Amino acid sequence: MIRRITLKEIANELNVSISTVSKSLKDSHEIGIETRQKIKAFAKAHNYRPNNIALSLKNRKTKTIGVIIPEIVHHFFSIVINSIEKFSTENGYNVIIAVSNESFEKEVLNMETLANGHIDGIIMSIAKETLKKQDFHHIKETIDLGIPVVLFDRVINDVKCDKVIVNDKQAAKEATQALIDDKRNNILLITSEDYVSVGNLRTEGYLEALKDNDITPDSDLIIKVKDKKGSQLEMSFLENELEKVLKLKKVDAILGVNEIYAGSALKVLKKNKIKVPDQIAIISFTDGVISRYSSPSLSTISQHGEIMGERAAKLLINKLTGKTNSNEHKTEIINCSLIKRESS
Amino acid sequence: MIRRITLKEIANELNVSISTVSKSLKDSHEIGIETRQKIKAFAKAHNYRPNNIALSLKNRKTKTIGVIIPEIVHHFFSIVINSIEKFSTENGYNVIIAVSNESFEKEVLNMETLANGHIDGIIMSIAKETLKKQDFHHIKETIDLGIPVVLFDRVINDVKCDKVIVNDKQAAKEATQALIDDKRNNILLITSEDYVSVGNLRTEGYLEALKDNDITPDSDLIIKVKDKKGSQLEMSFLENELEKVLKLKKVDAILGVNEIYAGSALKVLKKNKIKVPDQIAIISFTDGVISRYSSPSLSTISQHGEIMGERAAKLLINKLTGKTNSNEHKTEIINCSLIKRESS
DNA sequence: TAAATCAACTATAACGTTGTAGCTACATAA
DNA sequence: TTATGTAGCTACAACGTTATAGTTGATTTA
Repeated sequence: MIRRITLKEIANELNVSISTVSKSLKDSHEIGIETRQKIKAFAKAHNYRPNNIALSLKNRKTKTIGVIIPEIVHHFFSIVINSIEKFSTENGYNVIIAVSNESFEKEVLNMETLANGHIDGIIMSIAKETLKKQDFHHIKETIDLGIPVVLFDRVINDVKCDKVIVNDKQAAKEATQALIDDKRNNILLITSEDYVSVGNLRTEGYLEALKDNDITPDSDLIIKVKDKKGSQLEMSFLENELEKVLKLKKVDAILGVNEIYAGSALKVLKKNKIKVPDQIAIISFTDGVISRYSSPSLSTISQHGEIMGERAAKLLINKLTGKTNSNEHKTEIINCSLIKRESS
Repeated sequence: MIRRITLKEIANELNVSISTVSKSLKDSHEIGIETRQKIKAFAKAHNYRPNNIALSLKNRKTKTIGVIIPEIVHHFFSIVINSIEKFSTENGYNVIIAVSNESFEKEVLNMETLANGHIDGIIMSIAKETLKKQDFHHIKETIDLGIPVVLFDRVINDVKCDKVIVNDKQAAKEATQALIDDKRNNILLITSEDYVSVGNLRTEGYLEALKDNDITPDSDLIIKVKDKKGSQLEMSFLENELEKVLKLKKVDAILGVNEIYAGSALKVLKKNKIKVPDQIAIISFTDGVISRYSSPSLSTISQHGEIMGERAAKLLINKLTGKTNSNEHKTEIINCSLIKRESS
């Protein structure tokens, strides 16, 4: 085991001062060219690397970004992380990941750990439980400490920071309209519980499209999937509800606010020998792997996770490097796009 | 913006020395109980938090683990990360993520950044390109610096460190045997190129099962999917090859070394109106979301990513905390299990 | 020839901690 | 009375770095 050499050790070896070594390695003209070269050669030979922790302490900068997400085994979030990681690395930043698991408590804990630790700023998407509780003190406190925060996808209004969101409402409206244009007026919506901001917005878009076309919304045609920790329960709830509705009501289209819901719905339809898209068309949010590999493949609304991640990282890094003023806050809106596949 | 208070500031405010503050907050009996309480109260009121970077510098420990993976938008790897993150957090460690994108160069770069930076140890799965090149100097150098490394899934022999692998060969053999037991003797294998260790082992298992049952392997029945950066090309290659084989040869079962291959194969079979599993059965590796939501759902061999992640993290943390000797290296083998679904 | 200039370096403080050693005033023991 | 002990504190060094402010000794300038 070879411990990393330090400036001090180089200084001792070459009988110069630490300052001389530091300056030589920075190619300072204060130091004579011969000494400089000797020191640089020695440092190279001994594979000198500056100690980043010491630098962090001195500069009060860690060059690291913390990311807090509700889940990691999730197509959309993993795309966003990937994109954050890519953009950050390109700009000399590392990425620390923390997962809240949709839990308020864990989110607060994560936030505190990150805020006391090795990060310069935070990118996050808020946990469902936090949205339900409406308690955002941890986010505000972090911002008060001068740590910039960027929220993405699941955001809230009453926090002063940069945000990246998707035009959820509009996208849901357009998808619903596309179904209506296809002469489908009995559109079932599968959505999440009300406190989830994005689910809510998508529901609004759906309702607005119905209204525009003078279709009276039928509350039986809106399934709000109850959150259960442990997705098995959640899914069997959805499947039961869906089967119930299919027996009671005429349904000729389904809009799912995510691909898990849509994928599960597809399974139920198949089990009941209902033809997709002939009898029932499906459009879902989240352009993930389920949509692509199911059959028929699902038409989806892509939230462009890559763009979201990149924008979020860019907003944060601009704050960190002082390119943007720390009191001005932007909200970037990314346009979803409908990807037509076999299910509609 | 309220900057975090430091020991020095507390000391100045209360007219005591920094040492007194430090000791009081650690409840040292060297300091009188009154002073101690006064200081603790003050610190609490001002929400004092020790500066972790200063501590890292002093203790030469960052309490952070670096993870280098080939991809993050990938069911198996995201499960493993999730599990690493969970176990690490529970044990007081943060997790930094770096993605190699299957590239040797990026892997080396990631490794260097991590090794110079804010981490105590590394957990990694090796990039395909690195496996192809057989150049592992970066891993060895990191270990030489005294930074413990744990390899998982894609590992190599000639590096002295802890490893966590899956009994790939045995699992492939058993899956093949299951297909043979189901009276299917014309089993098509879809695998990756030879240098990918796990693909190789799975191919070996397949061949061994054939041999055990006196079936002569047919090289036409082995498709080696060429790696192309950008998976579209990769998939259309696979689809073309598969259609070719289906025309030429009798095939009554398919074994895929991952669920993307199997999922793509399923699509081709459907397109050609071949019934699964009646005409062709499918078993795949990677128990991901594709397998569950495709129809018919795919029988898969689960690699138990959760267990892998946890084991890897445990091995690393044991090294970091000195619970295990730094010169002794374990290789843990996790047993895969075959999950039967509709495709076989 | 004394003062100013300059090249080439060194010393010091600081970032925020902690552990060890040291100091002071007072109480106790011999 | 003098040594010993001890409670309660402080000083200092160190972790590895860098920026600022010195310190030399030699050379140039008036």
